[in-house]
Amino acid sequence: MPDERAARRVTLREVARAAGVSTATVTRTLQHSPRVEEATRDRVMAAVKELGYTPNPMAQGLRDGRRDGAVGLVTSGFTNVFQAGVAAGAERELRRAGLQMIIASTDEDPAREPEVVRALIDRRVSALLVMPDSDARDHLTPDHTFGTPVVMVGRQTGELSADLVTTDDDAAVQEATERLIGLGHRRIAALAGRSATFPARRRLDGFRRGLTGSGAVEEDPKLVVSELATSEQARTALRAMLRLPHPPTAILALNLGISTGVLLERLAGAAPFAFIGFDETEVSAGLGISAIVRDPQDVGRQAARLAVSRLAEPGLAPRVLTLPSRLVARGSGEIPADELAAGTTPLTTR
Amino acid sequence: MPDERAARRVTLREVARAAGVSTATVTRTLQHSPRVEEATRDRVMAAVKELGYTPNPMAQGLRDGRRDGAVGLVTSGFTNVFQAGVAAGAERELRRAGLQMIIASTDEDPAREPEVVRALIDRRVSALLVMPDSDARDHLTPDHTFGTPVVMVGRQTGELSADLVTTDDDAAVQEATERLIGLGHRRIAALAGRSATFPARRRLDGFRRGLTGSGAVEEDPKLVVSELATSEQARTALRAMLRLPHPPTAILALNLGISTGVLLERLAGAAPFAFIGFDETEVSAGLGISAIVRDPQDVGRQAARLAVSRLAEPGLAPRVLTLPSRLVARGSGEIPADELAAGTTPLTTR
DNA sequence: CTGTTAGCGCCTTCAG
DNA sequence: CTGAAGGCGCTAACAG
Repeated sequence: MPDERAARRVTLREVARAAGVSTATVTRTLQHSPRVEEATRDRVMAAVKELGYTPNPMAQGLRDGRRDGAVGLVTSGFTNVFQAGVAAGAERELRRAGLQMIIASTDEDPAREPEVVRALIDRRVSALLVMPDSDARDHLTPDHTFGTPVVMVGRQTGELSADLVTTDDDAAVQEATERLIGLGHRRIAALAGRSATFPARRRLDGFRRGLTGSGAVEEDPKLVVSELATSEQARTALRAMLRLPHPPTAILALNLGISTGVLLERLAGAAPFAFIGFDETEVSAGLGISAIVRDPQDVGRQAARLAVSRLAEPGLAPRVLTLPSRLVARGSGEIPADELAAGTTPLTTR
Repeated sequence: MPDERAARRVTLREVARAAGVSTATVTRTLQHSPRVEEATRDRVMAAVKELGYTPNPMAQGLRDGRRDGAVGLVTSGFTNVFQAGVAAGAERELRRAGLQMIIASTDEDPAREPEVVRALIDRRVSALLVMPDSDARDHLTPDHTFGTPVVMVGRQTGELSADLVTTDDDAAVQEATERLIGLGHRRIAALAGRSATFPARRRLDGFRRGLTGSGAVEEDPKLVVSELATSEQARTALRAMLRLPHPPTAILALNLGISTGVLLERLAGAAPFAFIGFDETEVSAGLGISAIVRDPQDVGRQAARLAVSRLAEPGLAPRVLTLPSRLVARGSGEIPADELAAGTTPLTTR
């Protein structure tokens, strides 16, 4: 009967002995060094396969100082569909590069980010991908990261010497706003998340630029609500707005949770309005909800790419990569203002 | 100007020198060994803090053979809401135990599982959490895992000496079926996923037990469809069923993707039917869709617990943990058969 | 109570 | 083309 307890694994030395060579030769063979005779190489490879040898990454890492062979990903939680997508894209790309991904969550608590980053840095991860909620960044300065390459996802880096991947949410929101204005809407509401987060501020900026740029509409403070942390809060805010003397005819939801709240309110039979969401799910897409969408997997992939390239070439200057946020028309956002007046709005599309 | 390139980190020896002691004493201090004089300890701790020392996990890992300080999680993809939840729960629990989580995806391709597991094992992870699609398990035998503790999530282990965490899906589906029968339904349809996956088979089993157990209803092959891989396929299958001479009056969707398809078809104005889904989203819950739900975070947490406990005590016998799947009544599943006949079904709840 | 020593598995000079 | 040797950072005997 095989012993099922912690089996010790084959070491380089054992391979060397089995092949009748020195450990140095085994190493050279494994690294495809040209300075190894054909016959020797064959003997070594045979021994490697025979014994099922795999190098011990910890020994390797110890040897050449840095390099844990894993990249850390800091997220605020996988429950977030966007971040889950980023993680998936990053993992795939890292795997292709022979790296593994250590994932660490702040559990939606921005204050926890420093300790989470710290744990990863202390572990000597090869690089760090950070998808942050907050703007804090003291813990990401070089003297805290010990030179570990950092890629920020979705947030300004300020003077940080880190790479950055973002989506151009502001431009997309601006475009969506202009589109609604073009359809005759004059009372357009924006529902946003916590303004402590960078994306919320950025998207609201886009909204305001869309309004002022048009010249035709000026902002009504009653139609802009932020600090919406749950879909339930979004529903409540929306209901209140729709009861205003001059209710909005179009709603812009600036994140997925809020979009969900608006969607539910809409399906529950709220007064009709044009609606553009942000990010989407299979259900919202299937229901014909227009939305500003991004490709989370691609964001993750690109972030991983940046990290990998910096691993290979540490001297690179910080890079910024801006990926598209696109407005996808599915019906709910293309309802002209006058149709609403006429009361012919379908609640859902077929 | 600070050098932003790979800063070498403080080592144990440097701390020892700064504190005027030997490295052994520093180690002892750090491990809270009682055999250290108060004054010495203070000096050491001061030096540690002063220099910002953190142990190098790779050196530690190398020293005591096994132990990478990280647990691997094999998933088929985070896009899967359930698996994302499991990952979140596991990560939190592992973090509490001072472990990190390396996540590796098979990208929905069961055939890839062996290589993914292999990469993790070769990395010498401390333990492995596996959420598999398929039944394959050759790659999880002790001679492939070298004694690394394995916890399976959601699948039978067969004779494998691994721990297991599952939810009792079959019982819940059986209960749901009986509930529908109790409401007068006699034509109940079940839509299931790929029968190559264990959960799909298990849930169908529950359905059949529910039917036969009642004695009142016998299975109609036309009302059981499996191999549904996308929500779109589910919609198509559902549409076909509703066009049968004797269409079903109740639908059981046996996974989230299928539930989504049924939900969309329902919202698009399909003929009315009682509906119970499996797993849920904020939207489906908000729309009053009854469903069999599980607590993915708890599943992850328990799996992590098992792994951690086995790390502490490797000799334990394999354990099986069955967590509940509960039927949550939200309206869509509580429609009596005769109400349908009367044509009074609301499409959504208010 | 504390210091010395050896070695975990690997890679990289430096010799031959 | 190949071997010998040292050391990455840490900890666990083994002295003292």
